[in-house]
Amino acid sequence: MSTNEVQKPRDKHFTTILLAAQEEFATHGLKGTRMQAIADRAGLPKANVHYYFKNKVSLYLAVLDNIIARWDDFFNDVTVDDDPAIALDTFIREKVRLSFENPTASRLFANEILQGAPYLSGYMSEVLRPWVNTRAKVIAQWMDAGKMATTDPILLIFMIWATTQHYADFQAQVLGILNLEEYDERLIKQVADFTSQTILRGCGLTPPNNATTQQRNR
Amino acid sequence: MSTNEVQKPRDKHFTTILLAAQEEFATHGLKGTRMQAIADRAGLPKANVHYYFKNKVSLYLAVLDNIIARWDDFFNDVTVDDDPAIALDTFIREKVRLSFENPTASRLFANEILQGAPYLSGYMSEVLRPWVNTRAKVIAQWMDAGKMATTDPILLIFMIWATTQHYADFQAQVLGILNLEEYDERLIKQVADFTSQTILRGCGLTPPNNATTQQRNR
DNA sequence: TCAAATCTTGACCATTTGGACAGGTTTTGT
DNA sequence: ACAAAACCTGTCCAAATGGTCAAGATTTGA
Repeated sequence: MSTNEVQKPRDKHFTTILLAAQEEFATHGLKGTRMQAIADRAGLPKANVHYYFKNKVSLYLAVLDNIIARWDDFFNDVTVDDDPAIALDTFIREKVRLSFENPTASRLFANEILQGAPYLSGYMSEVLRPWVNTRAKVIAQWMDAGKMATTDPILLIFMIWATTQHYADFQAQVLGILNLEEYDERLIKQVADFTSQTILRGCGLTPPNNATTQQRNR
Repeated sequence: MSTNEVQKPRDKHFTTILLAAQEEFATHGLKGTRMQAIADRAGLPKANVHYYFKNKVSLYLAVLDNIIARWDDFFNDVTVDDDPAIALDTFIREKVRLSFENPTASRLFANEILQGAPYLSGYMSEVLRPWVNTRAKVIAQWMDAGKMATTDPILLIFMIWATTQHYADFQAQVLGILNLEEYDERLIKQVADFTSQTILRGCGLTPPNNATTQQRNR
């Protein structure tokens, strides 16, 4: 599941190709992506791309590999003793930031899942499921301690993923509806505030006071 | 943007192809889908598919056309005089149901948006944006009337879309994490209850009492 | 310095893919 | 009954696509 290409500092092209491929795969999926398109985007002849990556699938795997690591970091070292309001608020805000600042990664992931996660089923059951289960356990402890309303912790995690990644995956729709050309700081802040406040309140928590007064669009 | 094929009752094949194409496009996107795959799924020779649809793009458009209509129906005829708790609860539950029962439609839509909505930019600005804006206006009136907490109505709509469609678009991930083979009634109910309760509470509303006691997974 | 290792690339190839089409079959209207 | 319209499909083709290769350029290490 990991690449066997050497990591010599010489091949800056390696990174260039990886980046270009990420972009292409994120918008067109595995089947839909053309090697020529990746080569063009990387500014290299197609044959050179094949020098670094044996074939399309191995390049796809390399891209996935390269992205997956830093995904839900921020929520890793959370414990029962933490304040759920602060922990969840931080988690949500970090996810929102990531979604706006690195949408390609999210889209690539979305594309893979849409196709039934054929190349991520291993990662799903061996990495993601345990991760979710341990996080859910902490949340459940908060609930048992009466620190927040009792609901399903796993569905709560799904909700946070869904709402935050929505702004990366459905960027075209969001921009179209808001009639904007591109995302701006104001919107990021607004989304972060709204999402954190609404979800926390939905969990019976009082949002920490790091948000300016909530205001309506337009 | 609409098909010019005749609608004679004879061509049941027309529908068969449309269905098969919907499935293929939903998982592989426009570029990633092969006409042969559609033909195979429909159980027809490829040439027959081309008899009904001029080419791949026109078939793709026909599929989009066929799906888009019935999307956010349930929230259409809502007014200031309605009870926001009931209106939103109904909307959310209907979206959840649709997501579980007709995931392909949602996935097709997701795929199109992921690629930047190249064939839906018109729909986005001419249909969806006005729809969202009028709905948002009603929600804003509820807020002004003090019936619910004041936040951004558009972001609220995004949140409902995101959380509900998540279960269609990311089915593979959800099933993988819950370690299930397929969706079942129990989960649908659970998701509907959780989503409605959490979002309503997040808006300062009291969820209507159509939910069994909230319980945790497993 | 110079040979080995690494990198670059144009040209090429086999396969896949979207699509055309002609000739046949079935259905429809009269 | 029979011609016209609608439908079906095997066969074919040009273009696109993933991938190879050999020959040359550049870098590296001793």
